Amino acid sequence: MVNSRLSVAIHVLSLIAITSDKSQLTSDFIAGSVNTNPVVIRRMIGMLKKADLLTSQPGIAGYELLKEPKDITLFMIYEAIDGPKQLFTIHEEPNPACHVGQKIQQSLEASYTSVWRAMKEQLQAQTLQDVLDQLR
Amino acid sequence: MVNSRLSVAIHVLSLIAITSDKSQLTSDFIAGSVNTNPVVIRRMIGMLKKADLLTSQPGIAGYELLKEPKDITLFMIYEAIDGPKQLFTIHEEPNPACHVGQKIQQSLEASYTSVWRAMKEQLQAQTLQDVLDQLR
DNA sequence: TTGAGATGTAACTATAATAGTTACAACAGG
DNA sequence: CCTGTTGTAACTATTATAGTTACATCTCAA
Repeated sequence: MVNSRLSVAIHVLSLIAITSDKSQLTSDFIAGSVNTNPVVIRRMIGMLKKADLLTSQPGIAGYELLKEPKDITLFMIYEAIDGPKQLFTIHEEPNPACHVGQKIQQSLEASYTSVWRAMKEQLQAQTLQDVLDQLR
Repeated sequence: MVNSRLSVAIHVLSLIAITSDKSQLTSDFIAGSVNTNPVVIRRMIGMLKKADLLTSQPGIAGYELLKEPKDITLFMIYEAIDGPKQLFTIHEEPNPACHVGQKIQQSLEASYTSVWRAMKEQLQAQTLQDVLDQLR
C-alpha cells in the first residue's frame, strides 16, 4: 500500500475550492475535516505552495487556489506532493556475470515504462473539478 | 517508492525459464544472480508456488515453471507476490460533519479506480515471454 | 545408514518511509 | 501587547520491506 498524501492533498484542495469564506480555512479547521494533525496539513500545504497550486500568508488565516479546479489535474497534485516517480522498484546490482542478471534491469525498465505511462495518463485525464462534481 | 518484489520475482522466473539444466537452480544460485539472500529467494518462491506458477520439491535442487512463459502475465506475478490492491491509500475517518469529509472517500475511490484499471491492463498485456525476448 | 546439501519456514534485526506530535519563531490585527 | 495564525524543525511511533539466523525436514550417494 502506498501513502495517503495524494488523498489528503485532494481533500485539502477540494475544501479550499468549495469554501467561499476563506478566513474560515485555518490549518486547524482543515485538519478537522481530514481528521489529522494541523501540522500535517501545513506541511502538505507547503508542498502545494511550492507547486504553485495555492497561496497563503504567514499569520493570516486562509488559503486560495492559484488555478481553476478544471485546470488542476490529479497528476499535477501527484507531482506536487512528491509522489514516487516509478511504480516498481528494480533491485540493485544483479550479478553481471549472469546472463539474466546482466540485462534484467533494462528489460524491466522497458516493461514498467508502459505501466507508468498508463497510470500518468489517467491522472492527467482527471481534474480537481471532476472530483468536486463527484462530491455533489 | 514501492517494493522490489515484482522485479525480483520476474528475475527469478526468467532465470528458471532460460535454464535448461534445472539441477543448477538452487536458491543459492538464484540468490547469486539476483544479489540477495537465499532465504529471500525461497520465501518468494513460496509465494510463486502458492500461485501455481512453479513447482519444487523439498531436498531436491531445481524449480520448474508450471506454465509457458507466454501464458504468465506480469499481472499474474504481481498478484502472486501479493502486490498492493490499490495504488493510493485513502485516509481514514474524514469528518462526516463536513460536506467534503462526508463524500471524499467515495469520490476518490471512483477517481482511483480508473487509474488502477489502466495499470492492471498494462501488466496483463505483458508476459514473461516478452521479458525473455527483451533479454536477448 | 549416515552425512552433505538442499528446501521450507519461523523468528529476529535493520532500515526507511510515513504520519503524528511537540515546540517554537515569525507574523497580523485588534 | 496579546491572541491566533502560518511555517518549520525535530522528535517519536508505526509499518513495510529486506536481510539474516536458525533449524526441521527431505533426498541421495557414499
